Amino acid sequence: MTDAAADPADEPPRTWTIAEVADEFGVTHRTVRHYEELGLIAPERRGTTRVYHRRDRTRLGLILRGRRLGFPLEEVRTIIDLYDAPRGRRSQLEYVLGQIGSRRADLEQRRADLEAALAELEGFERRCREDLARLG
Amino acid sequence: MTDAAADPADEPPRTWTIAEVADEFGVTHRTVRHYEELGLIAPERRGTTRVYHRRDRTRLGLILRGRRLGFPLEEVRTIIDLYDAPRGRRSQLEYVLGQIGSRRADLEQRRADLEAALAELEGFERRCREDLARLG
DNA sequence: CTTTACGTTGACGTCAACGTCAAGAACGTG
DNA sequence: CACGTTCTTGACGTTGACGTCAACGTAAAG
Repeated sequence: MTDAAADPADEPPRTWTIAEVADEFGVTHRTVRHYEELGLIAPERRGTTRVYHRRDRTRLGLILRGRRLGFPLEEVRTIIDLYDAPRGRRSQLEYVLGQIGSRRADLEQRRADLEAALAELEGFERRCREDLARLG
Repeated sequence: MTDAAADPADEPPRTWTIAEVADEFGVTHRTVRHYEELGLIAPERRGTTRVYHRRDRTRLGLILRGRRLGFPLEEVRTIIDLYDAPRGRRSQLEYVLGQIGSRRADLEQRRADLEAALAELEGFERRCREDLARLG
């Protein structure tokens, strides 16, 4: 096991191996490496071995949520990169805000589709339950 | 053009060619044929030519919405086939209701992911706007 | 009656998102 | 220190969702 006990002063922040993050997020190490190949995450290297920090886990969570939502990984990258984009200058901030707008529109379209699908499904369920009731 | 005028009595219900449905839904004819290969739609044949009815257009709409939501086409098929499944007998109805339950759970998971993503994005947008205001 | 437009069936190509070996290197453990 | 476990880098395989091309039929238009 990885030492989870002993938390007195300020120890170095915890890190994870590739097997640990893969397990934790329910994916294979190949998937994690694939995301790295695409530049979605960039774990530290100690010698040749990958070392994952909290930041990497955060990004991995965002990636997998994007995947569950059906976004292609390239699009996922533009989204999460957005959160790290430089925004010190006004022009940069305005660019980021523009991107945010596009992403929001996209997400809201999806939400509309989703609500429509759910509404249909629920209507159908109701009719089925009525039929079932009629069958006594 | 396809004759859109002259609508006096009860003419035969309107039909469409593959080019028309493809155009209308913004996909290629190859895509439409692909969905037919997978058994997602089954247009009538007049000789060798495909003839699309309202039913086919309805299904195509469901397919494309499923696609926008990121569902694999095989899963889309199980969903739209559900709407046509036999439910005359109690056992059939109960099976259908079970399937509906699974689909609903899936959609609601997606909705949760979607709401989370939107909430994050909106929080980020707010912070960006504050930064912009500070830059006066 | 040839042209032009649209339709058809294969069949192979492609791209994304990984899976699946193979063949080592590094590391704790008996 | 040998051994099994976990890590590494290739590199090729696979599946889904089409794109693309060839080769051909058909039907209205000039």
